[in-house]
Amino acid sequence: MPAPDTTSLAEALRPAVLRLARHLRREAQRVGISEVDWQLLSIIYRRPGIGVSELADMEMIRRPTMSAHVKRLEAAGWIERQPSACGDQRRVGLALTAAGRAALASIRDSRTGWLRDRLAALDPDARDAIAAALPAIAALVEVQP
Amino acid sequence: MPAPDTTSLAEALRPAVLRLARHLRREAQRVGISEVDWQLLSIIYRRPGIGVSELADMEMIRRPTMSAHVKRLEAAGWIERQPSACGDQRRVGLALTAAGRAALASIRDSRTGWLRDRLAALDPDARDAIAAALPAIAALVEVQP
DNA sequence: CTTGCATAGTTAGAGAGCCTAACTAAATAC
DNA sequence: GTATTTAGTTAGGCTCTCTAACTATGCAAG
Repeated sequence: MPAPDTTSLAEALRPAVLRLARHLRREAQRVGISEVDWQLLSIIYRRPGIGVSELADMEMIRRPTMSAHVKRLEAAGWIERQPSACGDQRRVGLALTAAGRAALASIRDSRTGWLRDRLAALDPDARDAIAAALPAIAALVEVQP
Repeated sequence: MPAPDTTSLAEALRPAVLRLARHLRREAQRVGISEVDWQLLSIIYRRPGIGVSELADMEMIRRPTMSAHVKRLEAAGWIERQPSACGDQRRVGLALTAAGRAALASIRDSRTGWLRDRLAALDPDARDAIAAALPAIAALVEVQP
């Protein structure tokens, strides 16, 4: 292939990504909400009435896993299950509670955080390189046949 | 684009990284050895006699966590503790066993894997973008004040 | 309308991976 | 010779993820 050796690229990318993920998790714990929870609250905020399976598909996580997340968020009082809008009794419609909206807003403020500071500390060139690579990184995990 | 907003860059990078990490972990499980274990075996192979604390520092995880990893790798028969080379009775010197070397070799072969295929499926430009961003991503998690 | 399959979601059980707090034991410093 | 530092372990807990097996609803075809 004309491209750089994909094997070595993979071998270099793998540890870098996992190490960064480790730090992000640590940081999230410091802030008090996990990345997954934050992400889910954001999605439910944007798409009230969404169901468990749809969420699972969006995040590419198995349904029982997502079911547990939803249960936890509900127990925390951040989301609630509404009767299915479309009449399908199997589906649940998820929506933020007032507390959930408040949590989302307050977290958004307090979430400036570690990653932003680290990014800000980089050379502008390095930051641009990351920005340029983001679509490609996202494409790696895109669903496909 | 000269100085992309670091906050939005952080908000975009975070989910991308965590999602990719999720996939990598899943894939590692399919292959039969976790990324952490593979990484540790590689490091110990390159630096026999290394200690638990050094490993923990290199991977930027806490010592008890690393202690547990080491214990597990030892139980699997992949590494062994040698009497400290330098006479310091507190330190352990870790080294691969014959089985560990064999495992490393066999895994290296069977590890062509998901990530490499995904990278290979990208446009060359996208791959180049990731390669260009790698140093910056690594720098994000570099130790420093 | 019943039989049978598909879909939405849950429960149960497991395992990886990370953490902090508190400990032992050896080295070092005063 | 006590006091501090360093290497490593133990204990206990949390989060995130998975698979397998289940319930209950919807739907379609005979």
